[in-house]
Amino acid sequence: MPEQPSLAGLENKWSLKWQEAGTYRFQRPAERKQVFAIDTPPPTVSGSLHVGHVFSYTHTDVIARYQRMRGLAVFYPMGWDDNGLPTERRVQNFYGVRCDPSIPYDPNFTPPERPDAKRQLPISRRNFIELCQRLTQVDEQVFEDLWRHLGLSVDWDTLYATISPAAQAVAQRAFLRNLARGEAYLSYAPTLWDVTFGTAVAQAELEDRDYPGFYHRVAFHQPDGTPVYIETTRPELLVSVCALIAHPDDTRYQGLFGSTVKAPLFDIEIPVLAHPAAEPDKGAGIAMCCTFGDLTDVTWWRELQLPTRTVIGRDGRLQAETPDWVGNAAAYQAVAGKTTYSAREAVVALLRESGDLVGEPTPTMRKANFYEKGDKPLEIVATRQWYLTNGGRDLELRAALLERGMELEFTPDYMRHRYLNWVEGLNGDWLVSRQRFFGVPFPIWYPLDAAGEPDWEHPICASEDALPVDPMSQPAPGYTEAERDVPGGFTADKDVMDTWATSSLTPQIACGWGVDDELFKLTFPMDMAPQAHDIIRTWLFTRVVRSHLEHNSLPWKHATISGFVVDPDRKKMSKSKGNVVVPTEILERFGSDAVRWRAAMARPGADSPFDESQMKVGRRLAVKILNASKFVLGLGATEPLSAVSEPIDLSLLESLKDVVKRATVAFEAYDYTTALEVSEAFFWSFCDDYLELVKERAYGAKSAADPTLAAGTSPADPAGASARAALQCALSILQRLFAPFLPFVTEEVWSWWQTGSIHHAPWPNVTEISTSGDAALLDYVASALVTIRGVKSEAKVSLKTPVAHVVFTGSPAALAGLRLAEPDLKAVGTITGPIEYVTSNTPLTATVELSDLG
RNA sequence: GGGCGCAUAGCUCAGUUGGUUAGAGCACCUCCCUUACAAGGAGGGGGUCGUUGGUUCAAGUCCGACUGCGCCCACCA
Repeated sequence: MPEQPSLAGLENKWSLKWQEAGTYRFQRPAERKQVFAIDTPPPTVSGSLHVGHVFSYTHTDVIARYQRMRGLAVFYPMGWDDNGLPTERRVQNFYGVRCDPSIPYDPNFTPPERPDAKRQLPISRRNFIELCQRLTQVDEQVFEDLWRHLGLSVDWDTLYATISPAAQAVAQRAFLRNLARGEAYLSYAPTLWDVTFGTAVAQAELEDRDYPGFYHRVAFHQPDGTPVYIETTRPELLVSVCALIAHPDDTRYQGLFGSTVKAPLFDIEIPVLAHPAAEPDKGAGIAMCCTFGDLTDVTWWRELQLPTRTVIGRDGRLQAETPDWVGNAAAYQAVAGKTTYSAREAVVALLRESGDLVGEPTPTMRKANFYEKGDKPLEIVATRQWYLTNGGRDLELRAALLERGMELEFTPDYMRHRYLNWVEGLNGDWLVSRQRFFGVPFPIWYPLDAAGEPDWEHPICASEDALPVDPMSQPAPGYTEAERDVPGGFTADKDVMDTWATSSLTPQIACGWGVDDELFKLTFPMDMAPQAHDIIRTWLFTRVVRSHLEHNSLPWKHATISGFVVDPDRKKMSKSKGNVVVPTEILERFGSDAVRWRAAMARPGADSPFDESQMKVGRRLAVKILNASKFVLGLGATEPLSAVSEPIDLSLLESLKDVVKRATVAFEAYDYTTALEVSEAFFWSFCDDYLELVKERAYGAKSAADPTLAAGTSPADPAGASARAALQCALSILQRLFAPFLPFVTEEVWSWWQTGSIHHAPWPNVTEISTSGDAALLDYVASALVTIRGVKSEAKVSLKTPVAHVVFTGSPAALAGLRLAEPDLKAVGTITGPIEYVTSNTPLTATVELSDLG
């Protein structure tokens, strides 16, 4: 035990020892029920961690440590989500490169010394992927260091990465099985398309944002020349117009249904049709349906079987050639090849010229769909994509997935609504293919016919035992590399899976699905799925889908949902707002235990404002644990619990039983906050009242005339032994109660007097406390103590000031309690004069007379 | 438009199945160098529990309505 205990350096000291000792290594037990398995969220390593991550990962770790102390083998892996677009984007910016699949691989490639993010150097797909791998390794080391410093008790031997060959094999295997069961399919259909990234995106990745625009009132013309006015914010889509659509009950337009009108400028004849999705009070009440301006257009296009008149390409520009449905080719040349923005300007100019623009465009703020990582509104483009069934189109599957939502336990329970809400609102299957590079390839090739056209209907699948495969570099089964991309040969599916398509399989990846049957049986379905509430619709939902389809079960029993750390104004932290708090600095300043304490004070699911002053409180608790331990352990040799004989000591242990009970009940309900609160409340009164009260008695023989005599060695000191035994019992239990929250300081103080890690010590149990006493006793004494202190404080004198005379008034029970503790009370209250006891039926009061005032 | 959550001290939050005088921490004020702890300790002030109607002997707690804030989803001609 050090002379001057300190928190400094505890993180490094103990994280290193834990690593050396393999303290958190998963030891396979015999049975599933001896395991507690956690599906840790794999952080996106291309992003930076903020204090919100630190909080939510701490929440998980606190539960993990509790379960470990309960004697379970905790399966607590960490993963890195390193595949996907975020990594690509980071690599592009970091190295100043971009992927151009048409460029051949350069084995001697070195990235530019001075990256120019504006003029990115085009490099081959393979060089690009190599850079992704190089950078993620650097990022992952930073993350691991932070997690170790924070004291996460993960088993680093079970680390996985979503781009690793093993994870790729799982993702490909699951996909092939989905395909074989008809749950995965290829479809040519309108898809939400990000023109910046050149990829399709899924419904779950959408975000709506305000987007400034203009309403344009535009005239269409009936055959006799009578105008029909519509309003549109996207006049450039006039070239894609397929119909005008109004509500069937709208009397203004009922006469037009079935007739045709002509679009201005481009000379396109279109029908006027009725559809209930048209809203009479929006715009002119009659809408221009284009392929495709928004998702309502897609509905109309599908349900009214309208022609496909797509002109916006994957690059976000209008196609160069004049479409065959456009009657006026000259007009089209004004927009050909332009971006939607320039095309809009050109069309407006032409409309103004032709007189078909009525009035001036009026500014409006509209909502538009954006890819959550993109900065241009999404277009809708018809493309061929892979889909996975998710209940978006199949009502039976949807009902089954809603049922899974009811089966899953949520903490807090109301978070279930987010899940149900999302599943009920799905409007299509899950689009899993992305036209990107750094991801898991589809294990798929297509035969080429004599004309060199792919046969999309008959994909060639990799065999499961060959996974992972890269169809771009490995030939299709039954073909040679020479037959790649030649008529009669084969071609690779060039897409990669969306990140979520892989991370939806984290339980399978972590638990060794298909590669380690023993592990899988011991860990799957897992126990706990911790995450924040923003990814219920993505990560939580997609894992339920994959597990339901593959295993016909939930992937885990219980989902625990953390809130966000928001800034002091309760705004979500984001880079663009510049209000992100970097965790490393906070951890450095306050220490990991203090930050963890603050994290644990944020209840499950509740957003929590960041406040530095709160960190200090956690630090104070950690210091207090250090000092209280030093005091108790400094009293001398260990006393047996049977030495506790004084009523006041028995009273302490009695109320500690209740604390243990309540903390355990709270933990079982995943309510770590309450577990911490009850333990902490007890600990402070333990230090402030009990410890002060019995201090003199506990010194016992040590404070006697012979200072060489160690405490507890004097046979004539049963009262002192009683105090020391109670203090030691309480200390052991308190250290363990705090261990899940403050792993560093508790390990430190545990090491002063116990063997082995506190993190494998048994969770406190009431049966440990074999004594029994009257819990109320200590309350009476404490309140008497508070009164005496109050009088001294009021008189502005030192607490050492002697008390000449005290009169306690209260119930017989209270007075009896005080009598039992009279020697302790006299010592701590420096009561030198007489004590009187007056029985009454009022609450306990004390009249105190200080000696130097009298 | 649909759903969810929140509203208690200046701030952050507790407040079990309704039951004495509504609690804690931070902040603030006063005091105390006391041999576990001054990066400490002791004491104190501060709230008509968002508004409103109801149920009840009794409402911060239960029910209805309203207001405000936050989040999720949908729509965005």
